[in-house]
Amino acid sequence: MSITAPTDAEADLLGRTGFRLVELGKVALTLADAALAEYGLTGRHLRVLTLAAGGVPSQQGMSERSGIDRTTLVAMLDDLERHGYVRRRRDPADRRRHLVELTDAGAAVLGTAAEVLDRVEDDLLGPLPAAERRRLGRTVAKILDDRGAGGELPVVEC
Amino acid sequence: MSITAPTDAEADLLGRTGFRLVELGKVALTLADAALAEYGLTGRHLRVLTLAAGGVPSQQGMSERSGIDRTTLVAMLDDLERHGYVRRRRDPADRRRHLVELTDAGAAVLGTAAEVLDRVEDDLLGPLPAAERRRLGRTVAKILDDRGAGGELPVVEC
DNA sequence: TATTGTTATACTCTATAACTATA
DNA sequence: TATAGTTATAGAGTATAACAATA
Repeated sequence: MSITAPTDAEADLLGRTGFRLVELGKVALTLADAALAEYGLTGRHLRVLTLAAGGVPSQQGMSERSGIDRTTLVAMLDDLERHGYVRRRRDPADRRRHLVELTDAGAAVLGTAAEVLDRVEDDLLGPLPAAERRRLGRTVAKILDDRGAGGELPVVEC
Repeated sequence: MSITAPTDAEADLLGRTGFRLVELGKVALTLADAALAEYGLTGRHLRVLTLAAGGVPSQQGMSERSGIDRTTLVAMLDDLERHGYVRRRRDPADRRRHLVELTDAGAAVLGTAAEVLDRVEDDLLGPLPAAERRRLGRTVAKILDDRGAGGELPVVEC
């Protein structure tokens, strides 16, 4: 038994590395979403935007690669298109498909978002000594790589 | 500018420590929820259960301490009560209030849950060298403590 | 017949407002 | 009048099923 008495149950839970990792993930996402909001983006939108930039053309392909449901993608691409970040065109070679193309504004906002995320990460991890911060990055990458098939795609979703 | 070309945007995002921390948090929660499911619990239920065990008696108090909305708490306590883990009693001193008491079954499941979470954490972090695993725990705790007011309560919610 | 994108629908989670009973 | 718990309702976010166009 890992806890000594019921009254210590709260401290036991809150003190767990696993619990703290969940907390930290939420904080990281909350900070990122808040910082990206002024550009009409969330972390999830940004993920989709990088897919459009990375040369995954069809919506089906983007869905398979990211794990985001293809019906969910429709609304997200609507958002991105409304902000002028992407453009949908019928694929002349297969008129069922949409080619999702990054606009100039989309490319620009990707650069901006990278800077925004740099600042968010500095805010979150800046207080750490540089060596500890690098070590954290390596450790976290290692844990995820151990689990993921190829380590390239997200383990859960998005 | 942090990215060299639009086509590298995906690798840039996925390779960020911030992004990986979000991923890792999701993985940790997914594993915990899956392992706890057989006891009718989620991580969030477990958080509420530890509050009942920790001597926070009224639902209002539990809400304030955990950041979980008091209306959300109602349904969660219904779940816990249905599983026989807690019992609600009118406070004789203030008949508006409910005293939320841990049952024997609730105390038992808390012990079991602690073991379950130990296993989940071993599954997730076991592949790391012991020293690196300890260091990760300390680093993550430090980051959260730097942000939280007292460091005792969750920074975001639950 | 299968695939792509879309829409309609439903389900989960959470939050807001309103209600009751007590103080 | 204020507070504790509850219920009703609505809003995100996401998933499932059905549909139209195309292969």
